[in-house]
Amino acid sequence: MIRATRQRDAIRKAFIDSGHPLGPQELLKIARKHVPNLGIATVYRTINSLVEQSWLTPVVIPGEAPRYEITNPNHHHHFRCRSCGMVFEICECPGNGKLEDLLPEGFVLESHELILHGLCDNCH
Amino acid sequence: MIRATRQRDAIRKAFIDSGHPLGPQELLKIARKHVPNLGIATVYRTINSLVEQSWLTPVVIPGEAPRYEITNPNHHHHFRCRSCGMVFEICECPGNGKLEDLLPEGFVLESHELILHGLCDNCH
DNA sequence: ATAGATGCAAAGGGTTTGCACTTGA
DNA sequence: TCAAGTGCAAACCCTTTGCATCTAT
Repeated sequence: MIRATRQRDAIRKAFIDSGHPLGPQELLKIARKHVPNLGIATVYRTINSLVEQSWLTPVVIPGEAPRYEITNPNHHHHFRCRSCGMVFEICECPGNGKLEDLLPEGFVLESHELILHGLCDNCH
Repeated sequence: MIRATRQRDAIRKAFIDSGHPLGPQELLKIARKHVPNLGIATVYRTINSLVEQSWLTPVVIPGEAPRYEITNPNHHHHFRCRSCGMVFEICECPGNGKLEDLLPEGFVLESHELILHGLCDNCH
């Protein structure tokens, strides 16, 4: 990731414009509007670089292909709409304190992931 | 899943004996002790059938290969130890009620998944 | 000019499928 | 007996890699 290229600009722009997590194929489709013969290998290479430099963070919904979002350093979770499949960021969090009560004796809680499922505002 | 076969017995037995979620490869290794020339295709076909008939439930830890556990109809979550990699069942739950407060206006909460990370009793 | 970046196609890794053979009922 | 079930290998899908070409600096 030393040089600026049209491909990388298009990929970063897709994330900035979309406002929600994107997977490799969806990303390819969007970025090709700006760079028509963009290759999927470049998409994967760029995603991996951007994750490595913490510009992107993987968002994994169990049972689905991984998506990526622009890194938000604030602790947050995700909500997936079962109707449109879109994933949204949820800023609030129940907090590690309360979750610690769930653990058996002798277990140490370090972090947690919470994924909410339901219907979004649009699909409701 | 109409007939009883040695292969299926070995696969079910592996789950009953292990007491923690298993992935296809780990399962193949264990079940081959009873049925040496068991094929991986049979493992996948049997897992898929057992999931379909709700005898097994997938357990997905983001970033890891899917595992399966004997279906426990009680709502529960999972804890993954970062030291030994083992996944444990957590019976307690913060409850859908409190989680509803996290959602933006207009969103409807239907279910949730919670994955806790840290150190288990043994590794602490 | 030249090393980094790209696109294509081939190679990987995990899962599924087609097909002839085997086996449980 | 004979359809369900199995093992093997090929096919698939998604992701990574090798390599010749292109391009930002």
